[in-house]
Amino acid sequence: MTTIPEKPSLDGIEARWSQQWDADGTYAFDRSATRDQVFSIDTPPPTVSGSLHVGHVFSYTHTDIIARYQRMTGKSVFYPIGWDDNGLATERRVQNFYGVRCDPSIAYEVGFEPPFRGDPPKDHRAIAISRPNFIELCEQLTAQDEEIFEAVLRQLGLSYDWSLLYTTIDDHCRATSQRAFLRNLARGEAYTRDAPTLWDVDYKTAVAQAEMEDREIGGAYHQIAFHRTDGQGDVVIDTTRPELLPSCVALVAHPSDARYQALFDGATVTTPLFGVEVPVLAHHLADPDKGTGIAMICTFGDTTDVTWWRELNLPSRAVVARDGRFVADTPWITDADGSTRYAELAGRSSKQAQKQIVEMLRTSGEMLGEPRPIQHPVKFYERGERPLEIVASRQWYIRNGGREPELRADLVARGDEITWHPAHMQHRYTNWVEGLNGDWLISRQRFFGVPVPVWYRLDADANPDYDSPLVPAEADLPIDPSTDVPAGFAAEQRGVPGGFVGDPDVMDTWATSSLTPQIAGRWEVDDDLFQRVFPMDMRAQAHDIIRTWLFSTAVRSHWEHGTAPWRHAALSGWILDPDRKKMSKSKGNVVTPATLFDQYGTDAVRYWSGSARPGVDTALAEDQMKVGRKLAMKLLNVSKFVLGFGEPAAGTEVTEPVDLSMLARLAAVVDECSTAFAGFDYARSLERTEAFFWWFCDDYVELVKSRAYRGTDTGAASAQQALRGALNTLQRLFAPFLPFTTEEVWSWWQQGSVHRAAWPTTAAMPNGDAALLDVVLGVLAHVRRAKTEAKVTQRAEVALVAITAPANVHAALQAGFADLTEAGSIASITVETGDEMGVAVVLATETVIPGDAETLHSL
RNA sequence: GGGCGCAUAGCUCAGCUGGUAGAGCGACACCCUUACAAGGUGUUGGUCGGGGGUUCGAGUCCCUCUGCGCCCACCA
Repeated sequence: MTTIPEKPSLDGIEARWSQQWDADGTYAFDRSATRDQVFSIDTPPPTVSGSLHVGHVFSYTHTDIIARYQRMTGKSVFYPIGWDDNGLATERRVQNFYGVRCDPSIAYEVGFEPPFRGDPPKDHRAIAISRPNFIELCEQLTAQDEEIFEAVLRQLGLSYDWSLLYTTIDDHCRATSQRAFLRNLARGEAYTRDAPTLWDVDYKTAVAQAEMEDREIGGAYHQIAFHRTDGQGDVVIDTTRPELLPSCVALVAHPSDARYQALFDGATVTTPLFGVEVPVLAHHLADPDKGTGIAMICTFGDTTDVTWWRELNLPSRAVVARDGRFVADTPWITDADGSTRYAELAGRSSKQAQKQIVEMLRTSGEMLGEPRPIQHPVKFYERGERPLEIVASRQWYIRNGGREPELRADLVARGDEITWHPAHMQHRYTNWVEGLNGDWLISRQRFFGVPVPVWYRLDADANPDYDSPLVPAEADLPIDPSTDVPAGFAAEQRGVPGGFVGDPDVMDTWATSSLTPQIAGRWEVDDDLFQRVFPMDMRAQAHDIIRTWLFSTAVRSHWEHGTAPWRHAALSGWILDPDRKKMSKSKGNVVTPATLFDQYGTDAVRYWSGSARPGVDTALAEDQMKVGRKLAMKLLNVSKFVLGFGEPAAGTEVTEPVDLSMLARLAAVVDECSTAFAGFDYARSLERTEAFFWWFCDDYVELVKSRAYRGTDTGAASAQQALRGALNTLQRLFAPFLPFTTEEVWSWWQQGSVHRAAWPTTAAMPNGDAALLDVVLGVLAHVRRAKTEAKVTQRAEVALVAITAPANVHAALQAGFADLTEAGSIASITVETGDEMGVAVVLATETVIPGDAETLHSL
């Protein structure tokens, strides 16, 4: 037992106790525990591409609160953390930080030094470096960022078992990710296909449906005339993308549209400017009310074009290349003028090409009127800067129900195996799964990621055989097909006819992070561990990534294990600006976690997080943190006060009805908190504990402190024992929320960590009359009010308190008389029987004038 | 267009299975009271978004309208 400080303080307790917990292994997972004694948590590995913000602090605290509660109930808590460092986010950060870009065609340079380390000047043009050099920089920078992340999360007091740390690019994660992929491949759940895909022209990679978002941007309708080949005039269409005119493959109208009926019998038109002959077709997706009711189909302007192209068996005439620029070769344009015109477009970006085409149309007179500007939603990659294009390319997919109704239904049903907190979050999951319109595209044409672990045989003409990829043995994972060689081949055979070639792509980050339960549980590496933690008890995450992380994890678990990955999903809300708008970036940069920790203390910030209901979007409220700090300070001070009485003699019992009443109320709180926590409603537990705590400090302690001071008689001992019992329970009830403060005060009088102490139960708590204190303290409130209204100190003497009360509460009042007289400095108390409760207070300093209502304070 | 959530005191929110409106913050007044002045005591403040219904009784259940937010779809 350490000594109680003269002036208790919160300063420095974070560093002190973090260090102690680390040294003691306070949060180490005990893997000897059987599955039913384990509580396993699947935590979000934060993306290491910037800094942790207040939103992380918020949601990570919620998980930690539950972890700490579970640990105190005796569970062995499996609570790992990882860093999500692979992927595009890291690449982008590396590019910006060092002023470089990756060019796989460049050779490795030994001892390469980047031109900058942070903040390259704005006019700096990124220098091209080899893929291995680029990956080295990624590894350097993420290692550096991860140290900062770890420091912040430790300061936040998250009770991770740091020995379980993983990073999504490390060997174990790459092996796990590749193993899961190969299993998917072997069972036919992963497949490769050459097809139109959403494509970001800046990052030059395919992206998945889940990573796409709409943005409202400016555009314009252009009315353009196509010419009927039968000489019967023009067909006018409306388009926002006139630059795709050279890739037009058909016109389309609704089958029932009377205006175009005559054209459905095999009529053809020629495209303006380029003179390409295309058919006029009917399809139900054409909307008669849009534009002129007839549209041009291009390969590809949008996803509807893809549908039309597929369902109407149209040719492919792509003009936008993977870098977003117009291709050079357009063999389908045979018209001489058309070819000349197109030659001017080759190599241009979409935007430039549009400008030029519009100019050409004006000149040729084939545009009717001027463009009509509109604002319309356009699809963007969520991290991208230019609209997505649709480009045909070979990609890897994992079946996720987007193309198979039965599978979709199975995955929706997996949602029923999970208990959602709050329950309505399941709708978002169901809604997303039912709205899928394609399989999960997992390959990315990027560099810092887990390689797709396959090779392809090359035929005599060096064409890859994509239908039967060569796969590595699981024991050899992780592999990199660009440097490793498939079994049965020699390194010299790479890229030569009859030899092999490695798949050039990496998998998307989600393809790895969808395996966090398998990664953390060391699936197929440590079967004993995996059996003890999987399926996990709980997944914690924010609700905005239900469609990505939560769903993709469910897909992988469905295929590999035939089960939902967890029993509970706990969804946190978002952090909003104090004005309740979504937290802006600039704001987030100002209010960093470190600033808040320094200003209010970690426990105060955790208090704010812990008071937010699960799943509820919450405003950043610094005044709540002030309240949290006040609470922590109060806990220090009241602990000091109670412990200052010293330890009562062995065998001391709580005997006074007033003390038993307080304990009875506390018991009710304990039960409520336990029930709330069992339902993952940590916020209710905090609220109840806090409400009791302030009542305890302000009312109960004030009522009994004089008696407790008295020393060693039965009444004093009863008060001291009750105070200590309540304090012990309160420190444990607060422990999940205020881990540093509670550990500090616990250390003043207890052995071991409060975070390893048992969660309070009511079994051994004495029975008392909870209502008794309501009556007694009701009287005290009147006395206080009288003094306040008389503008005298609360220590002022009271000559008489005359109580009128129903007979059935007289006993309760009597039980409190002794404490009341001392707490209120009351000379005399009288009780009369009456139907209603009434309290009259006569201050000693007042001259009592009979009939003077001013001095009587009644109910 | 489909789905979900929210609407309670000036502000932030609680009010779980229907039983006479709650907390904190703020504001105001008072008190240097020996655990705590980064404290304490008290006061003020709401026809629970509008309308209708069920019920002895509705903030709470049902219908409807309005406003706000989020997700999804559409986006020639």
